[in-house]
Amino acid sequence: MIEKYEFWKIEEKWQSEWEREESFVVGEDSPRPKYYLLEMFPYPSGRIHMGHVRNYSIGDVIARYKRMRGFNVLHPMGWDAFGLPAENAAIANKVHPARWTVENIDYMRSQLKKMGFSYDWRRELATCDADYYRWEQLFFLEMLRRGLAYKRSSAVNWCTSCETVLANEQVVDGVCWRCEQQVVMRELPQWFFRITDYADELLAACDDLAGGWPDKVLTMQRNWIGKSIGAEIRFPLVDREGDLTVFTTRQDTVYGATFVSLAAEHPLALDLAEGTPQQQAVREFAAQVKRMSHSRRDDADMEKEGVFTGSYCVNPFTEEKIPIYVANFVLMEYGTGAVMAVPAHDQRDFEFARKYDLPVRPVIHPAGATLAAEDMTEAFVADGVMAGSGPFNGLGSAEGRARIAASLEEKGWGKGTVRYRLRDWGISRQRYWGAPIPVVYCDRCGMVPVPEDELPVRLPTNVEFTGAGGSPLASLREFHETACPRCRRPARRETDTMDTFVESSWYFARYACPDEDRQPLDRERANYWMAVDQYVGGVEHAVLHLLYARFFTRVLRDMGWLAVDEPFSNLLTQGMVIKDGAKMSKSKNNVVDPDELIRRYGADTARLFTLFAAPPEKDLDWSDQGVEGAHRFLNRVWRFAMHHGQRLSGVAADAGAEPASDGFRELRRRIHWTIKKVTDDVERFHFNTAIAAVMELHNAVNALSAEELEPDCNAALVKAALETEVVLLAPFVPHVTSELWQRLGHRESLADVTWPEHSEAALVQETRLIVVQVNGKLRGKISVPADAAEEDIESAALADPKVAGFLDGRPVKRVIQVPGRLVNVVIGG
RNA sequence: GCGAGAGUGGCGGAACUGGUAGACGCACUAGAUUUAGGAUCUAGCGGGCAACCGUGGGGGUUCGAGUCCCCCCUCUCGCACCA
Repeated sequence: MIEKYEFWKIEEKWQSEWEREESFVVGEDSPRPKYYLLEMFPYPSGRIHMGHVRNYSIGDVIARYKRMRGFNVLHPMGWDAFGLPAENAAIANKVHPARWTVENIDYMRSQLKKMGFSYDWRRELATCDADYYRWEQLFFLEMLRRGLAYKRSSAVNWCTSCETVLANEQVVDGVCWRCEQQVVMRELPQWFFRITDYADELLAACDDLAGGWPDKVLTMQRNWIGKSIGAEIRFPLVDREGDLTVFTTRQDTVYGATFVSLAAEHPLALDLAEGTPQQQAVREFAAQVKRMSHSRRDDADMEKEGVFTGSYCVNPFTEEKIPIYVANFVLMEYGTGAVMAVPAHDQRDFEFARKYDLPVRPVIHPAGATLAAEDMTEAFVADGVMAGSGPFNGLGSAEGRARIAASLEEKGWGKGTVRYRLRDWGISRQRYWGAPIPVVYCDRCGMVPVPEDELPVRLPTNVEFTGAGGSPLASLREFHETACPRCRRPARRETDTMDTFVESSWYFARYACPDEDRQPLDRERANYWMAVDQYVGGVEHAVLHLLYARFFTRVLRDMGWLAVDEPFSNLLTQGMVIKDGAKMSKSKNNVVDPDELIRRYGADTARLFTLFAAPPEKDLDWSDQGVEGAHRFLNRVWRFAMHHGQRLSGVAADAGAEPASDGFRELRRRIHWTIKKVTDDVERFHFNTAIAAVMELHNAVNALSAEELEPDCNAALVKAALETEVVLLAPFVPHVTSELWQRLGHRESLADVTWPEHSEAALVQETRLIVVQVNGKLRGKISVPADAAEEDIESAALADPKVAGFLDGRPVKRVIQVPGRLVNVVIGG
């Protein structure tokens, strides 16, 4: 009687074994090449969900595989531990965020351990520890010195009920996601990181990441940075001093500019209307536009409206006096907040011009055609040939843009310029549970950085959570009342904390040396491990986290802490976990609890199913029956290995053994084919097909008949098949395979076994199956010696009775052969 | 609207550079075992009685198309007044 597959015992045994032996603790002194595998660290929300199980199972396969391939693998785990949910929990449940967070971490750590992931737990870190964020405060001070951190007033989403700033994504349909109160725009002083200084480098380096990162993510990053090459043109004002500067990418259309549009927030908008009959109308219109939230204004379907300011400016190229409007679709944040309107060649301007009866003047014609304003039903936005443009007539748009930019500089009317959509990163949060920004405000000295030897600025713990809104730090006197580091007079501490994306912008480097207590990073160790060779995580961070991390890595490089430009050489973005057609979520009531899954089937089954059901980058459709199937497979492997393992206990595996029959030759070929297939598939992250290949091997061995399994008949080969199956499955289901490996008589830990290599010679077949087609349709199959000549294969194909029946005596026009695979006989009629 | 990706059995999904479509798993059917259920094992499993037809639809290239080209439809994701 064979022992049952008692996964709960096996999994607990090996988890304690790995912990006791510190199997996955790594150092920097290995002769092996380094490999840094990282999964995005979790927010300690309470318990892990299936998305984590999937993310970390994928990562663990790669980590364990690379280890078996002879790499010195760094595979760390930690906690993205600052953030708003902890504060909400504090308000709702009267638990301190610190306690809530620590308890969650403890529980989630135990869950991850139950999954058997191969982490070096010695390197675990939590970003809410002062030992972590103190170094972030140090970076902040250095950035302040370098002008990379600065404070300015800016318009932000503000919830009047929660009394806090909301990120754009926390504003849903113009109202607060939490209390559904109307969100207003408000000017507030905010801290920023000057990410725009790195815009060009971040954009250019996207090309270097191609191949290692999904195109989709790179496209999103490029779009987000949004580089546009164009020009700034000054339009002198009529009847008063000064001018309006516009930004355009279509300076080739400047002769067609028949008015200028301003954003409602433009400093001159109200000014220009002052004293004109339009004054009242402009005031009302601007106020109305400003009242609208960002999300409302971002709606492209919104009707384009505007109002005349009563003032004019001059198009320097045509010397024509043109009206200035305030328009609701012009954004202050982009360009200069003023645009030259060319109705003939911009769809928005076209609609606006038709609505307010402004002139449409085509100055770019499609090749071989001439546009007439009165015939146009939409703007002609493509490049073409310039006309009505004085000395530039006849030029193509591209050349025209270059010539006009040059002309602008020559005449002093403007200049060619480059703009980015990317804006500086606002990192101020009016919240408690985050890293304090280490500056002090003194009436006499102004803003004073906290001296480095006074770091960390610790987050106080004796805080009340009333839910009344506003940061608790702002009302905690013992925190914000301090002495000015410079003049020692009473001063006020900054009460804003940093965006939690700052912590996740450098944690990957800190894993290299989490115990370093004199400086943020031990350069030697950080340089040894960085960059991350493979990063695995959800695509939802395609822009935010990944862009911030790329920026911060460059900042740390420029400050001398890191030697790399890019933090993540390769990126794998996994799909979502779907059940009943929707993403798993509490609100959809379709969540599967990992604890329950582990309890019923074990971690190996959970891992196997998530890896087998879909390739990593695609969404995974959850199926309870699929889980059963994965579990059944492990049971089959267990019973099979236990049965034959006992029977063949004295036999040494030999995958190179000379086969005793054709059947064994085929088995040997199968073993080597499977090694090759699984290796190739794991290398390209096709875990589902890798697992399928092992299943095929299992089915093949299982199909051997009783007499073929006699101990004296190629037992070494059968044993090799068995062991190959166990070794190839090791990265996917480490517990059950470790147990079987041990029971097959091995003392060496399976995690340290060298990954097998296939033998090309063993793949060679003595006979080959050739597919025979007649006119491209499958008509027969023949078996020929592997070294048969083409003529012999052709005659064998023609002689095949099935094939001959289709030939029906008609003349053969042509015969096409794909060596070793296929013969296609082409006949007429 | 723009950009990217995807449409293959009842389901999840295979098919490297054009060359046996549906690997592997799930579900299902029949049988064996079992007091029964579960588990396990064996066989079958795209459609059609057949010739044949089948990879969203329609054209095309080719000896041969899921794979390449053109047009169209649907879905998913991202961006979206960016001047």
